[in-house]
Amino acid sequence: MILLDYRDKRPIYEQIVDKLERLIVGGGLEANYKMPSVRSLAMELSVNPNTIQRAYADLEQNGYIYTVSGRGSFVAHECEWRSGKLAELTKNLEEVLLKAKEAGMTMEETIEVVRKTFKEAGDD
Amino acid sequence: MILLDYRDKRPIYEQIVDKLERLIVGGGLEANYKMPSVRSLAMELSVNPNTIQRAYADLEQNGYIYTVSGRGSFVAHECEWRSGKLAELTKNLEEVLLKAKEAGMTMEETIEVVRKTFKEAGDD
Amino acid sequence: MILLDYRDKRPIYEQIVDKLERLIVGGGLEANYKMPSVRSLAMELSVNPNTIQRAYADLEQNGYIYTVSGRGSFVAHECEWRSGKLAELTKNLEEVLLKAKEAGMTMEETIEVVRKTFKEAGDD
Amino acid sequence: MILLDYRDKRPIYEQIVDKLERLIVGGGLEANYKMPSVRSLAMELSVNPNTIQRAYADLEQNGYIYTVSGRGSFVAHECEWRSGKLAELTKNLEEVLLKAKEAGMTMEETIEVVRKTFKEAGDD
DNA sequence: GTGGTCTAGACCACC
DNA sequence: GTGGTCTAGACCACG
Repeated sequence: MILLDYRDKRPIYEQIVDKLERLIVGGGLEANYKMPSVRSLAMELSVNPNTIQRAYADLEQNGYIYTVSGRGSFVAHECEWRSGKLAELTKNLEEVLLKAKEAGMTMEETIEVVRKTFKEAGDD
Repeated sequence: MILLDYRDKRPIYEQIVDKLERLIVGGGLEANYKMPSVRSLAMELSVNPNTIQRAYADLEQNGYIYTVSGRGSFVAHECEWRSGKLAELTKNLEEVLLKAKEAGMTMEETIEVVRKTFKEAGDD
Repeated sequence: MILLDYRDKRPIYEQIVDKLERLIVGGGLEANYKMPSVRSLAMELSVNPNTIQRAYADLEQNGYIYTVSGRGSFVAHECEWRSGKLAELTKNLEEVLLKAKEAGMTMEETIEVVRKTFKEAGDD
Repeated sequence: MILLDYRDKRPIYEQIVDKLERLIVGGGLEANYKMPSVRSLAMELSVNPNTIQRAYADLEQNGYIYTVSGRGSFVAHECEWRSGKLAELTKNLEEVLLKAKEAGMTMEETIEVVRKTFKEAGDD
């Protein structure tokens, strides 16, 4: 289930993209699984269909789903997005690390945060 | 000096805040150093004074500078922002790490990225 | 409704913040109540929309309301601002009390003022 | 001695007024004591003479000092300002108390703050 | 000259 | 329609 947070500063469509991306990446949705239709998901979340359309467009753009005209949207194969996703994450990580370093965090402190975070997340 | 990127999606004032914050945090500016005046920085960057004012207001709000009406703005003592900044950075880091973990990165891979990033950054 | 006092030395946006804060704190507005839009309140008070925006930004910064771009601003839950507000008030009170003590008011006289003020205010 | 806080948001002249007022009210300066000249106090505090002039004008306006052209300024008799000062303080106190009441503080809690503040101040 | 406030009017993204 | 950002230009208090 997708829960929207209306107090989140990010636009709704971005939250939806984020949630669906996590579902796909996390293995919650298998390859070729049929996504709910734009209209049905819009009804379910009580948002404007345009918003869902925009979210699906973003997901397709980044290779997470593919759309067949008149049939619907489907989850893409892992190979379609795997490498791109890892590159993006590594880039994000590097950015945050550089900021941390600039602010005076040492490599040891940082690695400690990594260990703690992975440990606490466990089998989240 | 500060370079603005007009292709950047972020608002101009946010880019300015970011740049100045890095200068202060990175130690490029000492405590009580006098910041350029709102008007002069606006001229230098070819933006409206209101935009600089907004940036300075943000910096003051977060404790990086203090402002004296009629005299100018000055960088604050480190103790004013140190703890808040570290907490913010740790939070950012944890968020990115959780996403990385969800996408299948292992702790070892992640720590390797940390080592590599700190090494390459050197004494940037 | 809100009445502006143009003879007041304080800036307009501050008067607006003050009035709205009292409405929220005093219980006149429930959590998640939708605030008037920036433009409509600007019309109603005959001030520039930027002035209202500034007031709303202050209220959001202090946790009294939350804003969703494209949807409007809403009053926050009490827990968002309760503790901060009480701390602020206690600080204000202490400052005034110290001045009163310096000027020669005794504790008994001061407590008498408190009793009188609370009594007269009644269930205002 | 007067110490100026350049990080204080209030204008300099107001800080000076405040400090001198406390000195007079607190009994640090006796009636008819000769205040330092505008120019000498300006030198001592390293501020513009206009600033001191403005401060002295405010003090005279509120009855704390009186000025004899060509001879200087002198501390007024207590009877000149006593009642006005008490009225002002009581008004300030009532304002803060009303805000506290609006925010939900009870009379008992408020009186407790009064007791605590007077106790801690002791013979400050 | 400095920051603080306000107005008028504009464009943008989102819904 | 909503808020978010930006510009241009104005006036004020302060030092």
